[in-house]
Amino acid sequence: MEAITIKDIARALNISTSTVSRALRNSYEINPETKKLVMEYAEKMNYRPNPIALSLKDSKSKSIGVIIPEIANHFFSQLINGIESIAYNLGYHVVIFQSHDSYEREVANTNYLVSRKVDGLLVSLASLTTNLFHFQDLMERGLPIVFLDRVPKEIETHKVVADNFDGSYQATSHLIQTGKRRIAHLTSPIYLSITTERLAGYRKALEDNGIPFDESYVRYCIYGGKVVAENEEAIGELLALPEPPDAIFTASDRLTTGCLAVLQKRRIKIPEEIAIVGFTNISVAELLNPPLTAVVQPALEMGQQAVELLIRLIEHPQKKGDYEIRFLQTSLITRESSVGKQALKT
Amino acid sequence: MEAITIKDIARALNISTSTVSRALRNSYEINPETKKLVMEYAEKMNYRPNPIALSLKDSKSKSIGVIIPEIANHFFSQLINGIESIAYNLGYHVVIFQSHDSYEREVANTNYLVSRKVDGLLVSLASLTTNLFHFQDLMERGLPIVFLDRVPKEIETHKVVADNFDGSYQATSHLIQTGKRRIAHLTSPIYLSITTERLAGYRKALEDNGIPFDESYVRYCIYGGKVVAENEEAIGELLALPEPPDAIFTASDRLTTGCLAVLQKRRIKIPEEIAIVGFTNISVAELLNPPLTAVVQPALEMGQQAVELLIRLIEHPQKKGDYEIRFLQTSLITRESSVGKQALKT
DNA sequence: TTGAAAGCGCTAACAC
DNA sequence: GTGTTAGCGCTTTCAA
Repeated sequence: MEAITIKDIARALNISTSTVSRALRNSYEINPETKKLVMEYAEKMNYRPNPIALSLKDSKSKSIGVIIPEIANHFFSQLINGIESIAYNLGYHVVIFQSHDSYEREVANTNYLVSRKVDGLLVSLASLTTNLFHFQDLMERGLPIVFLDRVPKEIETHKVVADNFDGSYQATSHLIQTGKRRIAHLTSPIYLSITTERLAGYRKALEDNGIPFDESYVRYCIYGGKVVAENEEAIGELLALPEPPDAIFTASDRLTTGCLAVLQKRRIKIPEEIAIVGFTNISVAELLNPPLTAVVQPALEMGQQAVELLIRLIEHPQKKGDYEIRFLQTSLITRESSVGKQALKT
Repeated sequence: MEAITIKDIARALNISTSTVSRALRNSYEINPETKKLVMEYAEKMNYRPNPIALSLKDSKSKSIGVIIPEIANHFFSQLINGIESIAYNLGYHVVIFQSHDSYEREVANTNYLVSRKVDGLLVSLASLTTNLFHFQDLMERGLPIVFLDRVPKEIETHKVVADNFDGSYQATSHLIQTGKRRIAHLTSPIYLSITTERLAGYRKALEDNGIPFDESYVRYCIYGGKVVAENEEAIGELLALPEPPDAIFTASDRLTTGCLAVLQKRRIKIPEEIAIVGFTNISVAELLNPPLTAVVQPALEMGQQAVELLIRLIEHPQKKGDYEIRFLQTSLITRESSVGKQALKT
């Protein structure tokens, strides 16, 4: 009842295993008759090569590892869908691991995937990762890695990111155009690429519109809003400012929903008292109360392009230094949380 | 720069590979000195055994395969978190695959995982799966499988499910208590266990309250609401009934959000004209417009219990027929979509 | 055109 | 206590 092997076929047909192997992999020098015989028998017995043996043999596995902060987040699960769809078509399997934003788990996952002989790695950095040696080391040893979304400045390889600067710039400009002036920014830890890029876009939009950048309107949430208290505290501080904000631009899913929850609890009217724009791919933005204005990333495409780059790297190793960074456009979807029902109708 | 092997250690220390192996795996008969030597050198060289070789050797991989319909769904991603947390602690790795509710992909994923020598399988059935041979076959060959959430009647093994009947019963009773009488049920394909269980609870609640069950109030969505048109059509049909429903009980995330979107589009007042209760773990139920009354499943615990059962099965193969089915309680969280703001305040 | 043999990394039965 | 050897499934020289 065990899986059939090349050996079984050889024995049954009274030929050698190497002949069977050649027949199966369509080698050039082989008697068509023998080949036919083998193929038919293999088909009949439903033979499947053992991928473990193959991996052991040549350290290739036709699989790629994905390391992301978490799955329970629409942006990342869309990313995965994009990754899977392409990988599947190109004959690669995808193995997913979550770092839960922990540096240790990111390292552990990386090691495991490497020992499992994945052919390449797709990574979105954990928010607590500052040391990149585990990736640098692998790259030097020749393992293809492509980063996406949360990418390291220090490592040279293909990268796929949303145009975070522009997305932020648009969101902030939009708030300014609707008459807001004291725009706060609730964001993730500062050492993430997405944080600095989004912050820069926010800042530039303010300055382009003659509003001075004020650091006290910016709050960094080290847990990215995953800890409720953190959200409450940050927003509490903002509201306690001498001139509390009249708008909040939130930088992630969790920060956005957390912010909405806190404002709702405090019975603050959105957008009249405080307008909200979120940098988020949350699926039900339309159904929220109020419907949420959002900067949406093309997560699916990001995933697709990243695997394509990775697989290209795997199959055609290229000279160093010839890497590309792809910026994908975000889109601002305007809803009531920033402009109100009345304004939206006109 | 390649990974160091047992052979390298043997050569360096001028001993045999088997001695190294013994030292490393703490075998009984070995000279403490030799052992120390080996251990230190291995440590120094950062030796890591090659799991591929181990798998090839004894067809064990210390990893378990998970096959679920999709990741981009809060219920399933919470399930995965539960699974991962426990598996990680017990030294197992988790490999996740999505069936996208397709029978073919479920079979393909299963085959792949098996060929990769996972030690066991955790499965939530695709909605389009009716033939279970791929699982039955594996079980007969001795592969441990535990089903969760969407489970097959025909296969005897451990199963972990929410108490779907009771959850539905509660939801429906709740709607009846708030004065609704024409309660529709929007649900998934009929051959899923969750569908029949939830339908039964709904039906029983109606009958216990003297309301006759009316098949025309039940709509089965073959794509589970993933296709927007399907939702719209189903709800359109319900609204076109001579006596349109005054409440809708929706059986899944997608069906719930889809239903809300359609009602909102048609400017139907919730809950005054139609009340909504969803069987859903959606994370932002509180923030929806209106806040959503939901039957919530203990997804995390379900995942945890399922892996525990699976790993127990892997490590202590047991006699057939001694399987358990665990029912975990759901909780009904009442919000405005079923009772309205006024009623909720009192 | 085919077969024999070695090797990928590791373990274990069997010698010594 | 340690070394030798075979074998997990497969590919690939090297010979014939």
